[in-house]
Amino acid sequence: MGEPGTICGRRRCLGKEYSCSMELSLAVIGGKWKPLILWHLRETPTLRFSALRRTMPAITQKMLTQQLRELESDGLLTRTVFAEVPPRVEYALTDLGRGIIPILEALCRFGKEFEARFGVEAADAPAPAAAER
Amino acid sequence: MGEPGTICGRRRCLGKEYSCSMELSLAVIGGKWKPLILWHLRETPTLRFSALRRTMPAITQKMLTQQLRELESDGLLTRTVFAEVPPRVEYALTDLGRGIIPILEALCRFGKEFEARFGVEAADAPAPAAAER
DNA sequence: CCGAATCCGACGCGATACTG
DNA sequence: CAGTATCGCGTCGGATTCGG
Repeated sequence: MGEPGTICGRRRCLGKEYSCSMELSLAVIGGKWKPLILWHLRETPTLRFSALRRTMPAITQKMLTQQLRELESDGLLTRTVFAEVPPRVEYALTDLGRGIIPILEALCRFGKEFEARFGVEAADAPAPAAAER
Repeated sequence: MGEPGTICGRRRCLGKEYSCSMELSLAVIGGKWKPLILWHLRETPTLRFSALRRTMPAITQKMLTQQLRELESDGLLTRTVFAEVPPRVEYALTDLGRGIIPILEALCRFGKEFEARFGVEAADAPAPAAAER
């Protein structure tokens, strides 16, 4: 379909198996938290662990640590440890990581288009049948 | 961070809960199969179930049916049933669904960039420690 | 302050069998 | 041909506790 090589056999890169470059990207930026992390690092040179965590109140330390490590080993961000007390760890996007930002922005725009078409409501809405019309 | 409203409280749209428009998009095109399905419908006006299945040998009927139904109820594609025998069902992208294509293409490009940077190998490679170096 | 380790529930996804 | 129904595993993600 389309360009040769766009879709082909089963491959592996950085330990991830896939059949299409697109799948690889989703393996890298997919999941519940990675897009948010990259997004929050979008316009900030560096962010330390606790600051990053404050921007995502719902995430647990375990998940934040885990996702950060994966993003690091995928080369999307750098992790700098300062051997001092109290400990300090700073995270920053790499050039490769910055390449994801336009995609996230596109996803964001599409999401808004989606909301515009189907409507949005607060997640704690009392009853989905008590407004408008 | 950035534009007001870009990241805010917990919302709901089409039954999906999220805190960011980006998450909504990932809920819609994420997962193992949806990107592939949309991709295969990219340049084809319509595809019937069996044809679609032939393009993705690894998918099971159950998953294909399930993912197609979700994409339909999210308004990304249409499902047309022909009441004849043998039965025939055709799927086609909607305008909304076509809006996803540029994002998938961007994901595809990024995936290739990724491969170029880290290298690719066949998934059935005999041993990951018997080449180069 | 920044993690690692463990336990555990939820569900995405697959294999198989059956139906109009 | 194009589905449903049932079963079960493996992984994702959350709660909690411990360590440097």
